[in-house]
Amino acid sequence: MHNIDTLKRILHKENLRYTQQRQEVWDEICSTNEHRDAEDIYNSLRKRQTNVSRATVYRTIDVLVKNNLVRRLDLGDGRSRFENKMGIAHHDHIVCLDCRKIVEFMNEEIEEIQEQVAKEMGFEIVRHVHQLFGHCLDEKCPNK
Amino acid sequence: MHNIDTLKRILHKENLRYTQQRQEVWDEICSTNEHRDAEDIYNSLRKRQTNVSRATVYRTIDVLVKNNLVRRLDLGDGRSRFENKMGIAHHDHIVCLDCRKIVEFMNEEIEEIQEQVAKEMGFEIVRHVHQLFGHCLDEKCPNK
DNA sequence: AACTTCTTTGAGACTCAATCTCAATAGAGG
DNA sequence: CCTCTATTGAGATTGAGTCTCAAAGAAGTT
Repeated sequence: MHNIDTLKRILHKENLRYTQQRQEVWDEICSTNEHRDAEDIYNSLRKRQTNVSRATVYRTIDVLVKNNLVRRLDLGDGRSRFENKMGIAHHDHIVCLDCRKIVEFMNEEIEEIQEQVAKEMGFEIVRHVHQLFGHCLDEKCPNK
Repeated sequence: MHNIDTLKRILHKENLRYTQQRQEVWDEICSTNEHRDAEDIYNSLRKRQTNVSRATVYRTIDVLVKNNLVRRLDLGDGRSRFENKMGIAHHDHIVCLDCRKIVEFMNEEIEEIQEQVAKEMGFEIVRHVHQLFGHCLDEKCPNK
């Protein structure tokens, strides 16, 4: 699995040791494209008999986020969600207020204007947060 | 002060009573255009001998936010900031990662595209969060 | 393989913003 | 000014996330 090398590479770069627990957390995060919080990831690990402590889950995620393998998503509900970022193109999110579904979007034009606006206001952008909240028109969604 | 009427109106609408404490909190929020957190607002009240409990500050802010007199700003650092919204045009924020300065921006084109994008993806937008984080080019800012 | 050094781990204590509890206080209409 | 409720305040509680520290483990070194 090339994920082992990816992890080893960044741990080495950060002068951190390669451990079973860190590999488990990284594997777990790579296993889906959902947007899960730390507790979800911790529970998924336990469900498959892999005991990694909560503290280690948080600590490992921090390393992964810092090294751009994982993206932290803050939807304003008090807990961070995480998504695997390996080979994933940049995108932002639309969230359904009814069914909490999270959909990804990306618009090159917005990206450009936003860059332009920041420049005009004397800023050099490092990162941005762009989230749309509303109601999806899905039949299966409640409130329909 | 017409702010008294504004507050009375929404309290009445919500079947809540007009109280001295609620007025104090609303006055305090109206007194500046800074982006302060609940603790800042609580402390400002105490500094001018107005004792309103933390619980009441939080509870009152919730009512004000719900009724669009105040806007909640979540910059991802674990505490909400608030800004008076009375007669203030819609805008989003640029935050300097060095000096934490918060500047407002608004771009009609982005607003339109974003609406369009959501529509295409089968969503009806209710609200959005658009924040740019970067470095300002201000001389007085650290890291220059 | 055994030794050494230094990092990591896990369990639970702790933090901090925000919320909840509940007895005491106070609006507001009669 | 009385009654009926809503509100308030002090402090307890919650919950995500961080910290502590002794025990376990990685990775060189011999």
